[in-house]
Amino acid sequence: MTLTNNTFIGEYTYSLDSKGRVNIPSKFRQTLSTDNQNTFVITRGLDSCIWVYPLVQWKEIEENLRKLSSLSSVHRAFIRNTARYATPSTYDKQGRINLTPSLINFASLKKDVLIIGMVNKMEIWDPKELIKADAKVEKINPEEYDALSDKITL
Amino acid sequence: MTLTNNTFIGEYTYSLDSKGRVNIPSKFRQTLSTDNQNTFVITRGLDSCIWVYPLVQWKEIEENLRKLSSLSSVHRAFIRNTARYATPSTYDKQGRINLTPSLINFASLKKDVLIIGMVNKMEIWDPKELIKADAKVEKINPEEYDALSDKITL
DNA sequence: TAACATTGTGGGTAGTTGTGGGTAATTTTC
DNA sequence: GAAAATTACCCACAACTACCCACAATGTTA
Repeated sequence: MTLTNNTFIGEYTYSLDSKGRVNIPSKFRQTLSTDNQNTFVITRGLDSCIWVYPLVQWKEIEENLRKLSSLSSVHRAFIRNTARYATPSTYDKQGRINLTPSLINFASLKKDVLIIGMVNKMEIWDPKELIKADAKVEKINPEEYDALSDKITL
Repeated sequence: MTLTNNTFIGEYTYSLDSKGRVNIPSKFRQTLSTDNQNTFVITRGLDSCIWVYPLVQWKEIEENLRKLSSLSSVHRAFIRNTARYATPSTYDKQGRINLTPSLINFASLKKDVLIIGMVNKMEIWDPKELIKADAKVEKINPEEYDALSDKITL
């Protein structure tokens, strides 16, 4: 069953092997449009996880980055951190992509990893790091969530 | 007799089999419009039950999530917690969908399950959990119900 | 009331998916 | 320029899943 193309939801557990490879969930691969050429762009997330964009989605982000003014120091820092660690990675016949040692280290990945669909991208987490991040979220002011309820109906 | 499309009311008892499959009530399947492609999206409910959305209904939620910016940590957390537990599930020739072990566990489902129509979605409950939830509702302040009367006419 | 259709439940099988490792090609290092 | 290290590509296999068929129970029609 194919939902909208290039759309990812759900949570999966996979293992990172000794060569730095992780499987991309079969459901995620199936939703990819062909113009992605079986390729993702991996980079640092804003939380301690790896962000994985389908190639075409990444290209849109590049376009947006291009529009940001380099006069603002916040913009410069943002562009730098987004672009700097980004690496394209094509999945092999078995559906696995290669992660770079730098990104594996950044996300504190061990053997077991969690892959989470984030609609337009996916996140790769170490399970323990995600629990930590979840704990922080619980401390968020409920009013901030209430503000969201104007934008979204579940 | 079909009322409005993609609308679910009523309560049904079904059994969850050893492979994690549950039947979707035939009446619910009949009300589905064809653009759902025989597919639902199942996810965690806000109570301890599973929410089952028809595909088109879920897509609306997804579109809203897509508009949220990943620069905001509140938005990220919200997207993550909404998308993370969601899984598309197409029903088979016999009208059954697959539930994931994670969701079965979340809703404490045993063999017998209750499926309840919730107008735009359905809920899957363990009968005992529903009794517990009902008990809590009785303790709700009548004023909270009064507040609702502004929004809905019975 | 008998024949038929629909619905809910169980299980078998063929194909798919996740994971490990091997080998050849390519790049790096000295 | 040769050896070492790294990377890309291929094969193998176990576990799982989707798909199919069977059948009993219930409801419907003639």
